[in-house]
Amino acid sequence: MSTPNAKGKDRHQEILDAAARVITDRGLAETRISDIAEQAGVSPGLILYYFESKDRLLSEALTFANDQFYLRMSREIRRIASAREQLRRMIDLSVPGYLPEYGRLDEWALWIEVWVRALRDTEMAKDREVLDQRWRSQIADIVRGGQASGEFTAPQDADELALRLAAIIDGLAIQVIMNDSLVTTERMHRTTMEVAAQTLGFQLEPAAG
Amino acid sequence: MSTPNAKGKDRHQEILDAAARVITDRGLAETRISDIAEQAGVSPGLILYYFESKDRLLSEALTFANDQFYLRMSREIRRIASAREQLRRMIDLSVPGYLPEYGRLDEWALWIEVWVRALRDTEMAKDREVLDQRWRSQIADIVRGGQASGEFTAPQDADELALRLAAIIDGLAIQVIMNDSLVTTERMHRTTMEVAAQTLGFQLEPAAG
DNA sequence: CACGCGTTTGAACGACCAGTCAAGCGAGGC
DNA sequence: GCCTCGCTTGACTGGTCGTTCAAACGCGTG
Repeated sequence: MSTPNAKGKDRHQEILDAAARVITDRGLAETRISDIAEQAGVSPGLILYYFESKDRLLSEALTFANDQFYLRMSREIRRIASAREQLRRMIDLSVPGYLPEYGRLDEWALWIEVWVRALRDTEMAKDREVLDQRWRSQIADIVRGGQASGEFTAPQDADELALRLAAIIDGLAIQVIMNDSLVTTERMHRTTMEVAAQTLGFQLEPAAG
Repeated sequence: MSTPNAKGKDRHQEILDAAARVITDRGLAETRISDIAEQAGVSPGLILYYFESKDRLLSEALTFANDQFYLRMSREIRRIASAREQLRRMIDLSVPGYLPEYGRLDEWALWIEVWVRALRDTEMAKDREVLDQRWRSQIADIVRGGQASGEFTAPQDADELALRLAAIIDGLAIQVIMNDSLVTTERMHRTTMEVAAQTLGFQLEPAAG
């Protein structure tokens, strides 16, 4: 709260953060500027002092939130040495509700909103592509690491394998956050691990307690 | 246009159909009652004579459209004898834009709208689960057929295998309709076929010309 | 202490749209 | 030919926001 610039930056982030929270629990369609203002503890007018329009704010908020998620995962992964353990951690973090300390809907619900929006909003479409490709590269890096260390025996191109893993995670996660009675959090985790083992070529150790 | 009942039924369907078309090309968020009326060639007032609210109409329209898609695929598949050919046909129909005679966005774009909506609308959530499970059963039936005939050698439970295939198709289809530069229609088709072959246990014949 | 300026407020405006309704229309029965 | 009744119209209403704006606020400076 010292210089105007720093203050401006704070507000900007605060608002994005508030917006992400509101979108997460009401959905894009039910998000009003006044909701965001309330969540941020400021007046509605201020929102449009920092953002040129509601539309741009919403797109930025979606990008921002997904960015946060990526960064968190990225930081965690980097601290793990074994490719197999990196992979396991990535899967743990990707399965909605698997780690109780993280929320359930949160990230994935926002992704679906991104998809819908990207169909018609060019800016959002560009951001989405960047986010998705970065996510797949991260998986590809893990795969390459495992191939180099001999932990994974699959001979195919790492980017191709990463695409397959990313796709199955997306597809299953959708069912889980939809609360499909046949696709539970636990089932998704098990299936994803098995598919990963088969796809990348490694032996699955028996599930932990 | 003879009896009132038949007329009523026609209108009902006509409106659902018009709604599905409008949603497909403008998106749920940008769909107005007047747009649907215009598309159907009737006055706005009539829409609410046949549906109790815009909300219910939209949900019904989404369900209706996805139902149509399912029925079309179901009919096609049933006429094919070999499980491998059934599978191939199912994949051809599922890859957005692969068969030029069908549209590109159409079905899948509607699915994403269903997902967003199902997160908050209980009715939609129920319909989605039915639609999704039916879709997975259809795949499971193909898998079971192939296992019985010996075309597929994978020993796992057909429902589990179907879930994996459905998930990877969903995950890839999203990227394709998002126009991701790295996930083209052709790549999705190739990848899906390869994954199917590996997952179900059959030999992939070299791609046709 | 007063001035200036970036920040913040919240009331007011105007556009948009779902849903209502009173009035017309037309086919079929009598 | 007229009456009925279900179908259809489109103007209107009420409410909901996004956005604007003039006024206030308060910090830092001179």
